[in-house]
Amino acid sequence: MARTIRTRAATGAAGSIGDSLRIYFSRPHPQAGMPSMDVRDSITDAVRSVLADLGVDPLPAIVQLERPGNPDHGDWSTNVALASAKAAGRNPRELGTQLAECLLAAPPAHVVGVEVAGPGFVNFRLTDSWLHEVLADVVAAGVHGWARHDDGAGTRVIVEFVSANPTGPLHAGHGRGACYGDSVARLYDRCGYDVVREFYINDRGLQMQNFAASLAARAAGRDVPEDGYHGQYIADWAAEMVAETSDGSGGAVDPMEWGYARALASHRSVMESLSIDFDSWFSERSMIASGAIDETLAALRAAGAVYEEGGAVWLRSTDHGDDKDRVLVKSDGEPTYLMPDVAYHRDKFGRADRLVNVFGADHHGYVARMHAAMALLGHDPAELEIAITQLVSLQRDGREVRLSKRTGEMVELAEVVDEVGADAVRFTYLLLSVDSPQTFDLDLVASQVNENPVFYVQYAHARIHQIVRRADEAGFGRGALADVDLSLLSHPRELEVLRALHELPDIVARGCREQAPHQVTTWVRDLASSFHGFYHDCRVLGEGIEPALTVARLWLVEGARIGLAVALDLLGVGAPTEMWREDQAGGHSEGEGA
RNA sequence: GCUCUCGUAGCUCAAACGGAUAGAGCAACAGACUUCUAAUCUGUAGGUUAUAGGUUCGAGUCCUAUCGAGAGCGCCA
Repeated sequence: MARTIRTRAATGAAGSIGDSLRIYFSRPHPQAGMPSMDVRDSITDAVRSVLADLGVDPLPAIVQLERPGNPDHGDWSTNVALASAKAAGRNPRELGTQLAECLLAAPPAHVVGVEVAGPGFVNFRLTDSWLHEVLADVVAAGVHGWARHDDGAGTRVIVEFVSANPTGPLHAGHGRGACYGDSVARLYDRCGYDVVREFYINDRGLQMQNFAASLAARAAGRDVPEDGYHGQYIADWAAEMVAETSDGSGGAVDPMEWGYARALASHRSVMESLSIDFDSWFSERSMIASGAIDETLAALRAAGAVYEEGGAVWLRSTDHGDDKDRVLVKSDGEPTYLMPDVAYHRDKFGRADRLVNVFGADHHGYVARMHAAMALLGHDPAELEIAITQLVSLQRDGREVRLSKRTGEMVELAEVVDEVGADAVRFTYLLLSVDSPQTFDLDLVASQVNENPVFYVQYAHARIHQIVRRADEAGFGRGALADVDLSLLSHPRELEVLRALHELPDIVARGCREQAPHQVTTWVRDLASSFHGFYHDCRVLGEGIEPALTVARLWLVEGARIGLAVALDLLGVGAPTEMWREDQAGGHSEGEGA
């Protein structure tokens, strides 16, 4: 029995996050100032310096600091004694002991204990003040600045994804690549890269002719040709086409051009419904007009990268790791699908320093030849990164639904979005690593909308806004951060939220490096969990709560809000300010922003 | 047959460079609403990380083999 859900929020759109907040409280004005040094840097610096004093040579290139899972092992831990013992010719446990003694003699900021444990781990115990400093950094950076990096400054990257043929609507399988690609682009953006989201349109070739023939046949009341497209949408679109032509203009319509425009409009519409905004729609045809294809072939010839055999032109892709050489131009003079694709990637390299392609698993065989082609054109194949998303299988009524435009049966992405909502669709697609195949059970997702983890996370955000609204009504302001005693935040629940916030910059950097937005999903679920725990155990407002504590907790809440907003934005999921179930009395509708 | 991606709790999945006792959610069981929203929280139970070797202080992670799953192997796109 599905309960419907009503969510009041500005949904999805990048940049919308936070806009609605101004309704409830004045913007924070934390003291301007440099963010404090990350506690890990001060510790690793101290470790390096002590190691040098102890005569360890060579010094390890990196001093790895990690948060132990076991609280008995302290707040931070390093394996540097284990890692460098061999090279230094030392016993790891003894080296660790010396390291710990020296560090304790002159401890880095916040450090109150250093112990050696196990085979030679060095564990650091810190005062909670390091976490209070994290909170100050978070609120000073705000939604815009927290977990933002500049590693990519000056590097242009083109993320190409979806790129489905304009021969029919996008199906549910495309949704995964779409949400993934967009989120990867958001990660690049947050890491300082100059990002372009691009959709490559295969708008010429055999499949377009088959598509046109299918539309024409249906429009004329004939059966679709054997090698045509058989989906129901062909009949629907053909009817639309007929309706338009009989509408007075009387002019004959070219089914290919009409269908092309129809399909593209369909693509744009569903992408928009998911808040995916392509910067560029790149047409294959445009490369014929521009001569880019001929130029590319000439460049390959000049590089000695092609040869002729049997009347066809072959690419020497085996020179760079491919299984076999590939035909670029068939013996009848027609280019294969590969030819324009190579030209397209050559074009992209003219516009960017780094290319990211998102392919479905059914195209993984394509990777080797594309890399080979780029190498033959003189590019570094490593600058073309190809992310493979494993396939999505759809289930409805307990059986698998084939996702093929050629067969009649398919589930359109637009249907899925209508059924479960854009936020749930995006979150669901981004829930797991794209290395795992995903089963999207439509009945399950539709019936369990309430259990979808997206609402768990969004609810945390909504709760925050209700707290702030109540605080506002009660006349509580956060005041200036400098006047607040953050050391009052000492409850385990409070510290847990702060620890989670500290992780976000790492998660963003790693998620970008590994093109793994699901790490953001995992993190934000964890933050939401910490926040719900805090909410349950630590009241912000009420009798018996010292005003100073209320204010400190309001700042903690603000920090959590920033973390949730940043992560949800990276996922392209809306951050609602309130959520009410159908069966609840409903909230306060006054004061709602536009 | 060859290539690629995978195999973790009953189910769906996490697990940064190789790190200490492999974590969540769902499902099951037992609890918590006079409270800033219970769409929440707490507890219990659940594991030979497919199998067998190897590398080393240390392996879910790296190497080899086997078994199993998916995908790809066209002068189609």
